[in-house]
Amino acid sequence: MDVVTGLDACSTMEPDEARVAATRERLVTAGEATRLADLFRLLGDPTRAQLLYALLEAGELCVCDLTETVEVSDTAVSHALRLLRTAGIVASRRAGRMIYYRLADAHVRMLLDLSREHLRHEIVKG
Amino acid sequence: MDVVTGLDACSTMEPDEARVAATRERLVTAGEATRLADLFRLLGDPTRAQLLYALLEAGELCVCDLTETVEVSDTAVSHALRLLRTAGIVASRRAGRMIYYRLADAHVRMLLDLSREHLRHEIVKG
DNA sequence: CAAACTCCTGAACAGGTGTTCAAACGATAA
DNA sequence: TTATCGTTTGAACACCTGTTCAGGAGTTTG
Repeated sequence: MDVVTGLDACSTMEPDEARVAATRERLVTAGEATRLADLFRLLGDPTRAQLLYALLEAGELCVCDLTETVEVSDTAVSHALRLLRTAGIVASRRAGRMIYYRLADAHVRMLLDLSREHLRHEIVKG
Repeated sequence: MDVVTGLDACSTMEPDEARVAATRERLVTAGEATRLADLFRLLGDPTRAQLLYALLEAGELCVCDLTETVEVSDTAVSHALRLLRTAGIVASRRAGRMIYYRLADAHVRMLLDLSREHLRHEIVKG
């Protein structure tokens, strides 16, 4: 649409048009941005975040352990885990009648670690 | 609440209780998890993600440039930028009658970069 | 001054999201 | 087999969220 034909608004400025055009090439596409937003949105819930950080520390936990760690019902935990599992963020393993969950991706591990660092530095800055 | 008194559910298993307790100490608190989720939720919207990645590449852009880059109304962009500005993720600078936005935090820059890498590796893996 | 331009704000509406509830699945134990 | 445990599922509900719309700041130009 406008990504190709555009450049009609802001017609009073020429110096920045080149920069906008150059940015578009290196830019993530709308589709990529949507998928990135999907990833972030999955981490953007208190329950899911707590689950993920619990798994980051413990390595592997069953649902009942996770339900104890986070303060929500087992049903809510299960729903949360389903979203994370479908997205490939966590993986599960059955042992008897319990199911153990773990983080499935090294990048996500780094992401969680980096974000926690960001938060704690922010607090220092006040 | 249960974080202190708990340990009553899952009473049939003793071996994992120690691990759960140990995890709780190193774990992010519920408050930290909420703040981390707040951060992720802010990145978890296609419009805001596109804006942030545009700023990641361009360094600094005014609202009209951002409106051109992303395919939404200037009003939606303004609303999105307000959330990001309030959270300290972007910073603004006035020059004449336009306002230039930029990423305000190095950690967020790394976060965006790492996430983009994650996505592109995921695609490779299929 | 008024007009044009860039950007912001508030209210309102449609759509998505997380929780709870009731029920059911698969696996072990009696 | 039946009972119980651990976990999952689907529907229903209240809640939050992002967009649009109409209007208004603040700034430069005529």
